Amino acid sequence: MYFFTEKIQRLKMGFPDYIQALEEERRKIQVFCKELPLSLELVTQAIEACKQQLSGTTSEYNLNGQSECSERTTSTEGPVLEEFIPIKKRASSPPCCDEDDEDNEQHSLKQSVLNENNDSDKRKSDWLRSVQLWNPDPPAEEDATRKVPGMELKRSGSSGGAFHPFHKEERAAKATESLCKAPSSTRVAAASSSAGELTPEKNLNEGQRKQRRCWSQDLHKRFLHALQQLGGADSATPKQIRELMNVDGLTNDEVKSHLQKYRLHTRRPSPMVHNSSSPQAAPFVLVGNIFVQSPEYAAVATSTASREVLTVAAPAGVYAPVATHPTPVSQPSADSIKKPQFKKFQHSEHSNSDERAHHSEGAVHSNSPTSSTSTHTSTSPGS
DNA sequence: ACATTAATAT
DNA sequence: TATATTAATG
Repeated sequence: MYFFTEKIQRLKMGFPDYIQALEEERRKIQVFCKELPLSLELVTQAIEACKQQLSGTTSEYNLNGQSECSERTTSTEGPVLEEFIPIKKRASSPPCCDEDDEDNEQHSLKQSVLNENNDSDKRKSDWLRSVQLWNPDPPAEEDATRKVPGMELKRSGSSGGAFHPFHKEERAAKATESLCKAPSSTRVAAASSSAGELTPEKNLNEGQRKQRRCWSQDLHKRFLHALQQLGGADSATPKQIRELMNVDGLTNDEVKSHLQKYRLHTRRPSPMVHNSSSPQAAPFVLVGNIFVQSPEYAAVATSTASREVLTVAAPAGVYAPVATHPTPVSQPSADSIKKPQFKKFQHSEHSNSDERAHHSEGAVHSNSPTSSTSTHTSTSPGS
């Protein structure tokens, strides 16, 4: 979360306040203690650490002498992962996992900081921002204006317009339906009962193009969650995702499309970076005076299966990549998910563009270690 | 039948 | 330009 703003925090608010902030953070996380056990732990420890500094010897909190920005989140090597697990992005929406939704007043602060050395981050947030575009009022607790996305934009805003949901006087018949449902409750509850209102509204007017599906934050969140459970965008299939999301109106195509976009954006946000020297890129962050695996990273890492994780060589060896296993979050039933078998990338071989640009690393593609997939042949297409 | 990619529309 | 939808292809 705000790990890398930590310094700033300390500077600007001072320990006491910082601690307070931490505590608040902890409260927020507490809700997700099941899913973010580590985070909770981290924050707690951080608090302790700070307190100690405060009370006793201000001894050494200066362990960061060397590293500055840990925001190098985007490294060439960790393509997708860090990519989407923006540890901050808070500015707009927390797409990463369903767990983070604490936003604070630090925005501006972060903003400025980020601006300094984060372009890649910008990119990330970029398209995410768009996502939130659909639903500009997500966690806003109050704000009763829970507008139904059916007709608000009518305002001829003209300006950024970017997208008009369904303006135009098309066939107004369009039942606003649940295309964009307000994220009233991020709970998965709705999902629980598949029998609930699974109304497959076969709306009439099937002549024209489908109404654009707006990917609200909630929706996207679910998307990510599902993705996570399925072990990453590369191994998840639209269908599976859809099932996991358990959103009634959602169609396969829509998920597919979204997935496409997601992959597109995650794949190569920016050709730059490089940073191979500083370990910052590593999934470990410094909290208080201990090193830990970044929660966000962990969150994804665990689910995404190791694959890319194992490549991180711990500098000191102190903290080895704990390839902790996928924390069994709450799998649907283990029935719909089928082992992610790595897909063969089928790039276009022709190309004259980048392509071999990144092989880098030498090393290892170790694909396999994880799990015991082994013989798994999935025969039985049944066809 | 399903998944991925490309094209197209908004 | 970016994102969603539709078509095409593996």
